[in-house]
Amino acid sequence: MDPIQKLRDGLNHLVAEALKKSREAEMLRFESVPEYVIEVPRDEGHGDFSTNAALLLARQARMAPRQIAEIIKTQMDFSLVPELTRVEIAGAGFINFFLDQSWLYKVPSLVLSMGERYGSSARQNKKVQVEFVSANPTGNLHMGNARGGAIGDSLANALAFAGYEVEREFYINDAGNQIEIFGQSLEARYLQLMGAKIDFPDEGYAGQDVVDTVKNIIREYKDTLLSMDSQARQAFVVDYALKEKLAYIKTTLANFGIYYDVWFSERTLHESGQIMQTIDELRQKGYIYEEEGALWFKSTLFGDEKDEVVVRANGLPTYFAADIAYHKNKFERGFDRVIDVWGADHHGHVSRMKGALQALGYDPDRLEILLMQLVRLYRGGIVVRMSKRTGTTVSLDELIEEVGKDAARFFFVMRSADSQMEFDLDLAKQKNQENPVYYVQYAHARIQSIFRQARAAGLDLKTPKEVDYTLLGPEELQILRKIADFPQEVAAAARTMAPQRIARYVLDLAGLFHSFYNHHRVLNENGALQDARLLLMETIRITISNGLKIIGVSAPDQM
RNA sequence: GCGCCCGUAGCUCAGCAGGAUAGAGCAACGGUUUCCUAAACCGUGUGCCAGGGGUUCGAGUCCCUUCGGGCGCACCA
Repeated sequence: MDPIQKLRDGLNHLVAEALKKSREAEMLRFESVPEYVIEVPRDEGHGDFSTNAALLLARQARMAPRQIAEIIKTQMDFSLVPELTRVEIAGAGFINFFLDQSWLYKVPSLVLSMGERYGSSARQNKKVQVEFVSANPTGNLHMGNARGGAIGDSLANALAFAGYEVEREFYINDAGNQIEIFGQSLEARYLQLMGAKIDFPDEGYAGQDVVDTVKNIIREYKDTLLSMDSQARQAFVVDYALKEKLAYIKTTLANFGIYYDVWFSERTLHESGQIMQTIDELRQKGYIYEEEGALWFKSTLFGDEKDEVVVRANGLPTYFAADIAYHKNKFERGFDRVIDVWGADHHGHVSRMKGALQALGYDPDRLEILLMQLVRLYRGGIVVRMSKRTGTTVSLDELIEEVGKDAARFFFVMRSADSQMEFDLDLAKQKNQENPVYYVQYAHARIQSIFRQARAAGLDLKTPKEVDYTLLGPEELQILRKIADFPQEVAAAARTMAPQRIARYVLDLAGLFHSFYNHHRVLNENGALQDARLLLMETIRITISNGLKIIGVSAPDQM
């Protein structure tokens, strides 16, 4: 059993018991026990742990929070938590717990015994699906896809660490209107390159990558497509292009450290009839009406601004119709939670998607949509404009080429999804401590360097039981305190869908390490102190490595 | 016009489930250092948390409103 968790549970129990006794003795009056928390205060002077129970009771008990805290304190049974040395009432009515510092001595043994699993929580028996990137297979991956990839994958990692059973999914938009246009564009380019004088479709994909794909087709199939009828030719080129683009997407995302469990094809929803079945279901439930030859979903019933077309007058379902069927399909697969990571330009889609789920009888809160704002790239202090037309856009593969996978992922995850971010390409490439990725990775490499030295000197890492922890000073204990909090931090990142917290955490921990390193020696200290510090180093190393793993950044042994 | 997100130090951003004196990195300024386990270290913040109003014992955090920036409001996806 995790001794740190046991300690937290113990304090929780202690407070619960004290509340119960206070109520029974009629010292405090309240109906329901508030949802107080046992948390680590920001300021070390406020104890090892703290609770806001008294503050939350103020209203119900009709008493000043500090007075409530005093009463709770008198009813506490200290023997429930042997490490507890002192309880203080402070501030507006916080109850602060001071522990014997020996509780921190249990941290290294816990971290070493859990190893790569340190920071993870017990299984929750809940399935969650994270769908992210889902880029159109008609072009290159752009910065929006890159940010979505970094955030989605890290969130999935955090959820897995927090005890969820996680599935990653990529939705392939390989059907519908845009694929029609894609086919027309490819065909037009083919015919043009074969010498025909024909116009390029107005709404077509004018990018260079379409031309490149067509050149590949020509290299392989020469003029054999000329003899086909247009329909067959379009089907052929689309098929070829989708295969090529998907291979590109798969490879690029793999280079970005992202691997999916499921690649879900939109086309299968069309071909299996699931889309029309879903619309029928909605129709039977009274949420569909016909107007001007099209079928509309009454999304205004669910707070949307206007109703939405699901089947066009030409009989073809819209993207929205496919998306409803897709999300129905997701829930039929038994996920407790479904998370979509979308670009902010899709936010208008959120309320009607949830509305459609509600109409189908699903709890719309089981679908959580993480919206992320735009990314602006900077190079040399000026914005790198993104324009699909001119081809000056930086694609994900180019970004990885330029700054590397680790820097790219760290930078994207470092910022919270709901604010626009600036990506400084120059900073991401720097190999010094100003670069946050470098700073964290370097902490790991530095520790490994210490171990290389230690091994060269014939030193072995002692087991946690063999080490004298009383030799550790305040800085070392502060580091252990930080490390003890890692599982809570991972859980919070998963709960609030905020992987940037992990990036922040590893930066903080690396900072504590570097500062310690600059003031103290690990090797060449007297034997017992050296042993204790080596063990501390390994504890830090494992935690940084696990944190970096969640955000998809490597933990190098040397740099 | 309507809707969503954002507005925190000179810059880039944190701020965890309303809670304790609002933080970090960079830049700036001042000082120390050139030891080796790797390219130094220590210190210094004067912020109307965009403005205003409200809820609360308590608001950067919640509600209303004004201003500013971004995005969206197709029988596109």
